[in-house]
Amino acid sequence: MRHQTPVQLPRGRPRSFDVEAAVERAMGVFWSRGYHATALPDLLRATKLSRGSLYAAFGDKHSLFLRALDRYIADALTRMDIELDPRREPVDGLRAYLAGYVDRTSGANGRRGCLLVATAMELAGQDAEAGRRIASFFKAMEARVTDALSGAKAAGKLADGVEPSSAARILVCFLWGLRVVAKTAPTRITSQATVDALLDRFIR
Amino acid sequence: MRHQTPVQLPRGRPRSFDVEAAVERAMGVFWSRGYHATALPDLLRATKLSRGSLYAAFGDKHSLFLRALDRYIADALTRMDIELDPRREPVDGLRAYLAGYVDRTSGANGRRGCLLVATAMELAGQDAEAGRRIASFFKAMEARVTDALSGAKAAGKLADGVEPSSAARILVCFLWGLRVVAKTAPTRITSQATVDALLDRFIR
DNA sequence: TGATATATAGACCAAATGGTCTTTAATTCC
DNA sequence: GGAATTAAAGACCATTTGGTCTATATATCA
Repeated sequence: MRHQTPVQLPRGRPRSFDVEAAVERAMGVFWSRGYHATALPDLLRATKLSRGSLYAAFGDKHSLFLRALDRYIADALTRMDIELDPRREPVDGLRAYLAGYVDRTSGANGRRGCLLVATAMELAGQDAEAGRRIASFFKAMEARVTDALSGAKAAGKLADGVEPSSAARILVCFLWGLRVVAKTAPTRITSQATVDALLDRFIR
Repeated sequence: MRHQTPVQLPRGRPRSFDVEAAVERAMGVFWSRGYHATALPDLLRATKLSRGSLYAAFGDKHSLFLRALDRYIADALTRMDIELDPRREPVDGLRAYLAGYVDRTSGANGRRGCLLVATAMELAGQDAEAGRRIASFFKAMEARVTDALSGAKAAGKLADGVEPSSAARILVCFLWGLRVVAKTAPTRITSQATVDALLDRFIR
């Protein structure tokens, strides 16, 4: 039984902007331009906040970036959890998951890139906080794909000799590479064909 | 028969530093830090040039960057041409080529990253000159891998149903993804195992 | 020797950087 | 109404940015 610390209602004018919406808008800017190329005025324009409000709410540019990155990661994990839901046919789940990648890696979507891959390349080496997040997301992604492949194996859907954990590692590398290649804006046809050809090697 | 335009020897003090060596040193900095995070003093320190000399020789930061990128690309293509030499056993060539990637994507080497992948993510969207170079390198890399796989197919070394051009596209994506994952500094064992597992799916 | 050309060091510059602070207006609770 | 809290606008700040320019020394050729 815990003492109920009296929840002190703030007395003055309440916060009038949506913090999460601001994070999301900031995320959009970092996503399109990268960390270093994003200047403060870009963030102010996107969030429609004043300098004062932004610094009061987030501390500094770097902290805001980390929050945006966390948001991006949370979105990605949520999507994976839906698409790779273990109650689903595992192969269907994998196909749905990969279909999302085809979408995100062709044409203009592809050009926009991926905040995680961009951050991995731009900051993971120098910025420990960012590096930790990249590594942990990578592990989480790999684990989910491994689970999905294990499910497929149990259902007898994997090709002979395919081992879920190493296949998952391959798939994850491949998908991150797709994000890089996507910067050259390949057609949807091409992306789709590449993904299909890979899956053909692993799925029976 | 051409008129021999009289090669006008420069009259004054000759250039006393090695331009290509300077490009190489600059390349190292861009490689480790990325374009935006590299400040002019970093480049002066690395090249041991004065501001004046650097601007006289290269114009501006962006031009120097493009020269460094071109150098990186030339090095990469040279390496590929050696490792994937068509006079070699095609599968041996592929294995040698992939062995190089294992080396460059584990431990500290991996952490350092890849100037091409970093540039793709940081600049390809905004900087047309850089974007062109990325796209053209990507095509060149894909073409060479396709040739190697065609050779392997002719020698009956490809697994059933593997088509050289789509397999090449997969391999290229995978390798670029390895460069991203490398930022989390995986062990050599892990990188090697992943590469081997992928190759097992394509090589008979 | 004199003309030519280059290198270095560093002063210098305007613009942009991330970040702080003050002022004023707004909005809530008591 | 009054205290409390927040937001917006923008002045302000030191530092850093990429880039130019000058002064001086040095090296080459004719």
